Amino acid sequence: MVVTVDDPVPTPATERLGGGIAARLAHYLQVLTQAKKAGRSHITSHEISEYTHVNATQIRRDLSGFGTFGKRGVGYSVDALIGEIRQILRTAGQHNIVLVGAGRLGQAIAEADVFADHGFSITAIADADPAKVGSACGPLVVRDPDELPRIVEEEQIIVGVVAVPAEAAQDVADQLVRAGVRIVFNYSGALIDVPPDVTVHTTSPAVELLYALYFHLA
Amino acid sequence: MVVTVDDPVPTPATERLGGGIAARLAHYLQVLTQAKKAGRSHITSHEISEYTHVNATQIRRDLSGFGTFGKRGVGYSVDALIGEIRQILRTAGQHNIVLVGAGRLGQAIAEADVFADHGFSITAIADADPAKVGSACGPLVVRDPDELPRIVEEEQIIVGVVAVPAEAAQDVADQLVRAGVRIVFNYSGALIDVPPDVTVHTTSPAVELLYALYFHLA
DNA sequence: TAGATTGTTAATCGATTAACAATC
DNA sequence: TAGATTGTTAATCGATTAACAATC
Repeated sequence: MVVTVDDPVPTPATERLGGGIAARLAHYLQVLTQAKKAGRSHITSHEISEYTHVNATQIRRDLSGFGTFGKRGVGYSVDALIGEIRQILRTAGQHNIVLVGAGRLGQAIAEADVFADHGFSITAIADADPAKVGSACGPLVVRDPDELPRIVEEEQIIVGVVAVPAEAAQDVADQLVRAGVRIVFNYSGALIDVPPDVTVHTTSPAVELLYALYFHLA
Repeated sequence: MVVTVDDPVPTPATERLGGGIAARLAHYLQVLTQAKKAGRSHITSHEISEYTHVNATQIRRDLSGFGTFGKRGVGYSVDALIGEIRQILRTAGQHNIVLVGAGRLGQAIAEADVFADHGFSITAIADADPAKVGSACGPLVVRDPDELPRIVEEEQIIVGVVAVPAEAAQDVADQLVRAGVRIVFNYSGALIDVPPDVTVHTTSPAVELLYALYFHLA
């Protein structure tokens, strides 16, 4: 049986995306969120390109695969595009995350709205230092790491953030994995080993700096 | 004239690298630096692949383009490979950087050794808050932003780090650009506009989190 | 209408992957 | 020798780029 009727939606949104396009869409979403905060109502593919360093034609092609979101001569509606990409990435809902490490880095992460902007809510903060347990960290109270399994289950937490010195990072990651976390977000530079069904993402600002410096020097 | 003599070095290291390979090499360097800290003497392409999420064959191909660095059946010497990649990226030297923002985030960055590991030294910290100017931040004293032009010139600074809230980010970036900085490293989530000869790198941890979550949910 | 920007095509380039000989 | 891992090839896939018609 051959169906020759034209499909109005080029790529069905039900298929799993490739790694490249998923990463780029997340990046566009970050720029759009910031543009909205800055009071922008519309944005062009060239502007998104400036902020993401992704080719403007690539951006238009990425988006047009899911529908006709832009207006020729005008650009894209910031609000509408945020909604579309959230649907594509299935990240429209709210997600609870737990943070381990109530030092300066942990406090900085807790008070930043990087995560909140995308529907991630820091539900709990834990620290191995008994002197810190019980003290306030913003609107939250610092908990004992022993409570992690209960917290993760009760709050249905998928993501754990590691904000401790490199020496303690592996131990904290192990605790988080035992507690049931599926994605570990590592702010310590350390290399972390986890079981194959858990994903680690390590932020490495120095990597981008090395990269930028290479092109400045070369 | 046709030269048929075999060239022992496939790709001369004097040519400018493409963006893809330069970014990957910087990433390998970060992993190698951490592996060295963890006391590892050798590492295989598969291990680097685990930590970077870059295909192991791709890693071997990237490296073999510059020489024969590995030992078959063994892997790569961590120390030797760090030296080789530093030479390829021309980042073997020491670079001074200036940080603006002495809040919790700025303090966390200043006390972290992410940058120090790669030869970046935070030479000065500035903050617009008069109450903070003059106070100690680690081994440094917080300076007034008005001093930035002099500091940048005296210390031959190329990189400026923005560690202030989103609302103040553009102003701080403008100050840094006026002071002569060529690369702006933006830790506030805000979108920053700079002249075309200046590069901005914005860290966006939430982007990676959205990406990881997509593959977890899909 | 004129200017701007999207949506889309086609052609090129680089990345990915599997496979395997070389060799430690 | 046996096992492991590199270096390298070839084939496929996705990204990039230029160009331009469509249309706001």
